[in-house]
Amino acid sequence: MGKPIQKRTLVTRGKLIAAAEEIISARGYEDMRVEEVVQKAGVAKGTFFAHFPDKDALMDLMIGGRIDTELDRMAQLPAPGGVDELIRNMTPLLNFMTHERYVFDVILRHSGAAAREDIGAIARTFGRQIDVMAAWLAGGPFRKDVSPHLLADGIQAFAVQAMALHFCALHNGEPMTERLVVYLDAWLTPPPSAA
Amino acid sequence: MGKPIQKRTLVTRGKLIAAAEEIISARGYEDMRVEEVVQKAGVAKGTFFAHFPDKDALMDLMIGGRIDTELDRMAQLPAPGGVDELIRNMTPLLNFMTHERYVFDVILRHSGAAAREDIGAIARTFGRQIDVMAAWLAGGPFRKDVSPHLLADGIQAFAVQAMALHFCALHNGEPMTERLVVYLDAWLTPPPSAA
Amino acid sequence: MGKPIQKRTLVTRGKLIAAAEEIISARGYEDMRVEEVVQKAGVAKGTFFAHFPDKDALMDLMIGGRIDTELDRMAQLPAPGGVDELIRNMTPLLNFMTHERYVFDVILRHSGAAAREDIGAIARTFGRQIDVMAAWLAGGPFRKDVSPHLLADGIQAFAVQAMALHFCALHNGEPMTERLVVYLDAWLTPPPSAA
Amino acid sequence: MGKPIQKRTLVTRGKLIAAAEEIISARGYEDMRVEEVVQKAGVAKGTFFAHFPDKDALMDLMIGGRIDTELDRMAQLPAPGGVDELIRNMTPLLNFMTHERYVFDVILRHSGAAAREDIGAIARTFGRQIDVMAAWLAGGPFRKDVSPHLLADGIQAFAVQAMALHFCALHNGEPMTERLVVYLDAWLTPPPSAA
DNA sequence: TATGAATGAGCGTTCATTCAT
DNA sequence: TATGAATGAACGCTCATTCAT
Repeated sequence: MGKPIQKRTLVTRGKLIAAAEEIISARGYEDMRVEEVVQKAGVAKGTFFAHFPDKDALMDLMIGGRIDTELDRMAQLPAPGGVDELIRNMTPLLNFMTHERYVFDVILRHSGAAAREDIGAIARTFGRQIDVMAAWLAGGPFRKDVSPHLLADGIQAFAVQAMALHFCALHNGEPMTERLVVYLDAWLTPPPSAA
Repeated sequence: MGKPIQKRTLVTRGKLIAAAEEIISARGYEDMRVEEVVQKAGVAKGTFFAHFPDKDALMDLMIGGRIDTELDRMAQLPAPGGVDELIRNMTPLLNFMTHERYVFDVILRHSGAAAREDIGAIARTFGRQIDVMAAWLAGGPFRKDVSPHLLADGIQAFAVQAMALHFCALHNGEPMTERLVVYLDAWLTPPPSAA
Repeated sequence: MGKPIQKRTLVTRGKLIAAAEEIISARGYEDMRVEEVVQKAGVAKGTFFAHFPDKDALMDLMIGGRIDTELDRMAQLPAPGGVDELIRNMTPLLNFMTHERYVFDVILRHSGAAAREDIGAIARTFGRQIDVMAAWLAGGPFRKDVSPHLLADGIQAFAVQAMALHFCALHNGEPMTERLVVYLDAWLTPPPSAA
Repeated sequence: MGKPIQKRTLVTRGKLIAAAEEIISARGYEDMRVEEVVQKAGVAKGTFFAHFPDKDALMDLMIGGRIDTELDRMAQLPAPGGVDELIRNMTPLLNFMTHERYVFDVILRHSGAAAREDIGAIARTFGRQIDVMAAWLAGGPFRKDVSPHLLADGIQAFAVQAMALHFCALHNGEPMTERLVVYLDAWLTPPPSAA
């Protein structure tokens, strides 16, 4: 019923996204301006808002896209043999998420997405993240008394916590991943057979 | 050294805070405008910024104050005898933190800080939260292979996760506390093999 | 010469007009949007402009049509026996013209035109209005020292004035027709000395 | 109670108006852009909207001011000795009102001002116009069977009619004032003593 | 004729923050 | 301390009209 999307539509959308990408890689996410995007894309401002409800929607798409790329890469990796390797595998993703305070804020804001079925791109990546992790955990030397899915949920929770601390003045000293090691050792390590 | 705080200062500050409280209880945190606060307080816009470095500082104070009230209450409670009771004890706090999306966002942005000077009121509550929890955990039927402090860190991480999902349309079904039960059972329960 | 109008053309045109009518009676003239008209008519945006040079043309048609209906009715009436009756005869027309500020504005902008080709529908009604009035005036107890046509011109001028004041807050008290009575008494009544 | 207006406020307002005047005299009313006004005035855009609710409000002021200037001049003139002189006296005003289609439209739209007490500058000039005219008519060789005020009302009505016809393609031939002569002869001339 | 994505110029808005008085 | 006018940089929006298909 929804009429088929025309090729022209996709072309224009592509131009907008390409323009945004260029700007972002040149000056970062925070400094992306709608005005500049449409200029670079060679389309009218009205066209932008015909494709995206607002600037935030494009931002969501751009950041979500980047996260998806990382997840694609992660999904290829063999299951990690321990916490250290697991964190090493996650590191590029964590680095991306924290490389700009603005990006982390956007991610946080979109992670618990706006209600309704228009779940944004970022919110969807959170689901994928869990899936990728759960796959890793299933076969590895990790806790087995709870489901891999639950373990993955926890990894996410601890990762967010570690990233949040990364932006806290009090914790600038210790690197994010080190903090995560402590958390995940406690969370993922199989219980000592004898206390 | 610290110049003596004049009475006038405190009076004005009080008027500003009272005005903010009125507005917040009438229309919520998100819709508080500096303009309206000063109007209701009967002072000029500039006066606001003579008392608070920025709007965020007042916001931080208002939300932080409210959280502190909850923590005061929680600190009085006897150590919970299990996960269920622990969560029951936390519930009013969690409810406050999630009763407005905006409030949760502000809290998240300030999260991840432990006590020290010049840290905002909200950040300080996170430190207190850890302390309150750690005290609870020390004597209870909880995991002992890691420090109570680390356990408390984890509770915080899982609570944030549960609250974030609360705002996500994909997870609107299950109530927040139920999700938290699952998380904390897995996190706090002494490993089965050690039982 | 004039190419034969195809049936399809008329059908589409009819659908557009019907849609416009529906929208207008639901929400008034001012809020009619081309977008909505074509949606309701089930045709594409471009089709609209294949049938009407611009939105104004449709507007002109809709309002002009409505005025024509009133004029048809007025033309049937016997010549009024005095100013009061004359105004009574005009009242439905005046009411339509002033029931929406937007409508009055459109009419004003198109006003001042007498009949001829390629003049819009509203402009043409002004010509008709003059004719109807002039016919009424010819035989009645009205001033005879100037032509009925000129008298009719004046009625129009005074009617516009009365309607404009109707929209002016300064004159909200007195009803439009009362104002018009005063004007037309002075304009149409045979000069006293000539009585 | 309304706090006294500060000098700075008036200065800024003056700068905005001066800038608008410059632009208008350079390129006309229609081409006045808010952006350009604030640039030329050397103030921020936000400042503009702190002084005027919208562009239209400034427009109203500019056009209303210009009309007031004409009315000031007209108020100085001795009462005209007949219709011809009366129209000659009005001509600069009529010329201003019709020198730009855009200006005439604005005037029409504001003449029957937006409801409420914020009667615009233009709407107020309509009142003045009546007063100036009425003063002229009181002593001259004009109809005496109705009040000068009513006569003035009529002049206004006929003037608007004449101006409207001026913009009508069908009436481009005859000059506006000639049309007005006919109208006003019929409206103002004392009734022939013997018909 | 019909389609519908694209156009486009400028208005109005936002509101925390600054700064001269 | 107190005042409140001024700042400012985008964003979002409007929506009739055009034009390539």
